[in-house]
Amino acid sequence: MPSSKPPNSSSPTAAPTPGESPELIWLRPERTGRGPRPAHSRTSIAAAAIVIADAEGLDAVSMRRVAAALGAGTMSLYNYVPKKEHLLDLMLDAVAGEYDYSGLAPTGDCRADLRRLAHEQLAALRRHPWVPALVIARPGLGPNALRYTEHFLAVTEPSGLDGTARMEALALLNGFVCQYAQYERTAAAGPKWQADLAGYLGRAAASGEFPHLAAAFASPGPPANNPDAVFDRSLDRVITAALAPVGRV
Amino acid sequence: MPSSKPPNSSSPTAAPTPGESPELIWLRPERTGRGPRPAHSRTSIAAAAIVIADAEGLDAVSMRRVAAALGAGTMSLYNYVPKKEHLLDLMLDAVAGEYDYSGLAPTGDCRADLRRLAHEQLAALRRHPWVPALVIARPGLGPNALRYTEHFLAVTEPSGLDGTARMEALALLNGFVCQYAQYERTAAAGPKWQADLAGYLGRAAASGEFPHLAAAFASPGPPANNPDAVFDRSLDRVITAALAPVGRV
DNA sequence: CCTCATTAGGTACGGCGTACGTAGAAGCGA
DNA sequence: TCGCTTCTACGTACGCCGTACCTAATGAGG
Repeated sequence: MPSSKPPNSSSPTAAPTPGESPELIWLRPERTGRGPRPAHSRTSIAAAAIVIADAEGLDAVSMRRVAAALGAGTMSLYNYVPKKEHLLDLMLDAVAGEYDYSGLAPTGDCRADLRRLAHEQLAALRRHPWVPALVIARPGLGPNALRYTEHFLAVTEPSGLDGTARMEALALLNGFVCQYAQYERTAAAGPKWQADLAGYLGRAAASGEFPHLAAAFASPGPPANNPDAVFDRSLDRVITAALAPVGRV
Repeated sequence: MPSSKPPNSSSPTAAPTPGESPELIWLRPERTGRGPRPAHSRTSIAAAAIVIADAEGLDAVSMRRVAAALGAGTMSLYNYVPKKEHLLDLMLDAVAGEYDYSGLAPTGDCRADLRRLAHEQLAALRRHPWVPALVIARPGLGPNALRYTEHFLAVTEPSGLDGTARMEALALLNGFVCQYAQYERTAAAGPKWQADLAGYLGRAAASGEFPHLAAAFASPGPPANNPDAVFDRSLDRVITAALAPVGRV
C-alpha cells in the first residue's frame, strides 16, 4: 500500500518504467489504466499460488496450476507476472503481509519485542513451510517486506545501534528463524527418512572414526519440556548476538 | 569410508539394503561386486555436476547434462543415482569434502579455531555459489559432512558445552555463513538489478511511510576498509552467541 | 562353464516455462 | 462520436526436464 504519494506523475520522463523494463516486479506498475480491466490482481494470484504451495509443496506451483486455480488460461498469467520468479516474489511478499503488528508495537524492551516478533515469524513459516527454502535464494523487498523492515528498525531503535548494524541484526535473526523452521520441517519428515538417518549415524558412530560425534549422540541432553524450548534457547543467543554493540562483541 | 564393519552380511534377509530401499543415498552401497565394473563413480559424477553448476548455475545441472559431460547415456546415470535429489546430495557432500583440515587442527582457542573454520567455509561457498540455496533444503549428512561435524565438535570441545549445544552451535554458524555467502552473491548480481533496487528503496524512503528505513539508508555507516570486515564483524557476534553457556545467555 | 545380477543406454510420456500470434475490449485524442 | 492505440485473454507450439520401462551386453560366483 505505499501509494499515499504517487512519486511524480508530472516528471518529464513520465513513462511508468523509465528504462527498458525493471527486473523488480515491484517497480512495474500493476495497472496503467489503459485497456480492459484485468480480471485478477497480484494479491489474488499470490493467494492462489500460496494455497497450492501450502497443500502440495512448492514444486506443485506451476504457471499452469496457478492459472487453472484462478480459472484463467495459462498464458494469461504472463500479463500479470513476466516470469515465474516474479510469481515467487509475490508469494513471499504475501506471506510477509500476514504479520499482524497491532500486538507487536515497540515497548522499549528490545529483547522482548524481538522475541515476540520472531515467534510471529516462526508461526508464519510453520503455516507456509516452503518459505525458508525460497527466501534464501531471493532477497525480495516487496512492500510488505518493507513494512517488516520498518517495524524491525522501530523495535530496535532503543538498542543504540546504528542503521547498518540493525539491518545486519535483521538479517541474522531472519536467517535464524528460517533455518530453524526448515530444521523443524525436515525433522518432522517421514519416519522412514528418520529411521534411515538414525541407522546411518549409528553406523558412523560405531565405526570409531567419529569419536566426538559418537559422544555427542550418546549423551541425551536435557529433555525439552516445551516444544519451543530449543527454539527459545537459541533465539535468546541470537538476539544477544544481534544486539551486541558494534565495537567489540 | 564408514565401511569398516559391514552391518551383517549373514542376515537371513541379506539383501544389501535390509528394508526396501533406503531414501538416503549414503545407505545404498556404491557397488555390490556383481556384474560389469561401473564406468563411473559417485565422486566423478558429483565432480562433473559441480563443474556445470559452478559455470552455469544450478539450473543447468540436469541429468542429461551431467550424463553428457561424463560421456554416458542419460539413463545410465540412474544406475548410480536413483533420483536427481541424490545427485544434489552427492554434490553437496563433495563440496564438504573440499575442506583441508590440516591447517585447522584444534588449538584450544575455540573462537580462533571457529573463525578460521568459518573463513574456510566462506571460501568454499564463494567457489560454489549454488551451495547455500541448496543446503538449506537438504540436511545432507554424507561422509564428508560427517567429517566436518566431527571436526567442529573437536574444535568446540574446550567450550565446555555439551554435545547438543555444540550441534546447535554448528547449525547456527553454518546457517550464518551460508546466509552471508548468499547475500554476497545477490549483492554482486548485475548492476541493473542493483540500480532497480536502489530506485525502489529510494522511492519507498521518499514516500515518508518508512521513516526508520529512510534514516537507516541516510546514515552511511562506517566504511569497510576490508572487504571481509562486515563478515568478520557479524561472525564474531555469531560465535559469541553459539558458544554462550546454555543456562543463561 | 553356466547363471544371473548388474550395467549401458534407447525410447517415450507427461509436465514444465514461455515465445509468439490472434482476437477482442476499453481508454483517449480528434 | 469515431477510430486509434494499447491493453487483456488465451491457444498453439517448442525445447527442455525427470524418469518409467525395456533390451542387450557384460563379467563375477557357484
